[in-house]
Amino acid sequence: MASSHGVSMPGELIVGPKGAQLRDILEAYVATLEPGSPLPSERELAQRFGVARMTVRGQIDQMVHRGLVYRQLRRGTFVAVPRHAHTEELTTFTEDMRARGLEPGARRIEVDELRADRTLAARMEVSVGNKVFRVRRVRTADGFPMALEESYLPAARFPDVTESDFTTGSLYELLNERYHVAVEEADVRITVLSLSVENARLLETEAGAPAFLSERTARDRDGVLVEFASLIYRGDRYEVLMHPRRRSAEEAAAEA
Amino acid sequence: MASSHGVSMPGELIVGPKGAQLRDILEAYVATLEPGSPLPSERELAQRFGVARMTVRGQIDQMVHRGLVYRQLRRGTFVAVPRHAHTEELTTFTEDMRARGLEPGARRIEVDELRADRTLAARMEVSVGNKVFRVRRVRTADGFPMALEESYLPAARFPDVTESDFTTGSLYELLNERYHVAVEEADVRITVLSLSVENARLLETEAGAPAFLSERTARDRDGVLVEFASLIYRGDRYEVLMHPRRRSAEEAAAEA
DNA sequence: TGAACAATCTGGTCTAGTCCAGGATCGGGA
DNA sequence: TCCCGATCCTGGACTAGACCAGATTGTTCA
Repeated sequence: MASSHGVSMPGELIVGPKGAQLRDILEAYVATLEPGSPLPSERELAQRFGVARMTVRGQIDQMVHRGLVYRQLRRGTFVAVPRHAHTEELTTFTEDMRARGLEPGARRIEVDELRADRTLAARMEVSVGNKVFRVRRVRTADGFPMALEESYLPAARFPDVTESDFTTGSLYELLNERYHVAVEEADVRITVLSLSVENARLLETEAGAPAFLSERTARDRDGVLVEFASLIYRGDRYEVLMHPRRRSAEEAAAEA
Repeated sequence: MASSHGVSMPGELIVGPKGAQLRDILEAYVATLEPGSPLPSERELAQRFGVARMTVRGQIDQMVHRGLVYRQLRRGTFVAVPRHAHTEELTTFTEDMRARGLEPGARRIEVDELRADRTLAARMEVSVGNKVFRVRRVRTADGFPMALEESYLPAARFPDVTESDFTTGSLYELLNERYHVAVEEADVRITVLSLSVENARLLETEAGAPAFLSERTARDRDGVLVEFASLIYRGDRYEVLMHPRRRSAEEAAAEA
């Protein structure tokens, strides 16, 4: 990496491919710059780091794909406004918070067992009268309330789940480890609402503040319902990210 | 390749760089294959189409990024299962409303031209001082206000777009028909807010009512920014639907 | 002072190779 | 028949150049 005259530093850390090293350097550098700032030209980077220009380009290509920088033809390469990673991916609250560098947690409000009435039975896709567990929690990040969660689980599938702690880890992790049930996909419906006095108190914010209401139906890979959950997120601490794509002509035709 | 003298006959087959031609060929070919089918090796494609292997690689890189194919180290390149078949599809307001059986419309509030300051330039991925068009509209369904839209377009790419009507059709349809620019993907960030007095008036509802704020950065298939838009949706008339899926172990491994 | 021009610089595209290490395959030999 | 090793093949990484056309910039001249 050092130069073509081979002044390699003995005792240095184990290093990977040149490109990967360069990428690490560039990403660290870009992180220190304001959006819109120019990067050094490809030729200059190539010379400075003793690699071919194509190697530099390859790494910048990746950074462009990942939305860190953008190019302007014949002008240069510039730092982009941070774009959020893609999101059609099903993540749990626990994962979300960890990804943000926050420590996820939960306060247990109530755990009980219901008999499904017509409405609940339909929603849970079980028979009327079947047992359903309900877990109500306040989800926290670094101890601060982020969301109010009401989770319903079909009791037949998760015997004795009410004995669990519910204050530490992810519910999905629990279901996976203890019952070997993995959530594979979900349908989510998100609306907005103004917080009631009671919910505002639990979320430690003001009544009337705008919030997200997210209703989620989670299924395993056989399409069997695993959970129905209703979550109220503090509007000032949450956002929804999507990365929709245009359906191609072929896909549209295939569906028709 | 293209004639070195600029005049191209109308109706004549327009050919671009070798890579782009190759990509079109490969995409058409991939569309005929079942998921999991192998592509010819990079070396074979290079030879067959008379280009360097690096040229082939560059195009396959793009297809990998767009999720059409995936690579397996030392095994080959394979057709991917269509990724977005069951996830979010990028639809326009116009399409959304028509799908609900409502007649979409728009009321023009303001159309003007700005010079990009640092913030706007970075967000629009243009140079400071470049012209940016701003279109502000109230989007309606069957004549009732649904959303407040503020759309920014890079002026260089859409000359004289301000002369358009903006009260009837979809903005994307306009861009497509008049400038042959097609939006392929977008990053969307959705938050909640309480309507200001002014915005409530425009949306014909009450100040303080909860609403969605959706910020969208739309790009064409080359990843070049086409539009930045900020939309405020009436919370009582809108909802967001998602169908997230768990990322499979293979996908996670492929990314690493 | 200001406009015109030329030199320089930039990203975009492409070439024709090289070396690497592990997957796939096929022919022998036990 | 079955295992093993040699050989071929694949994608991954990289090189050291090339040419293009437009953006930028510095200089010159009116």
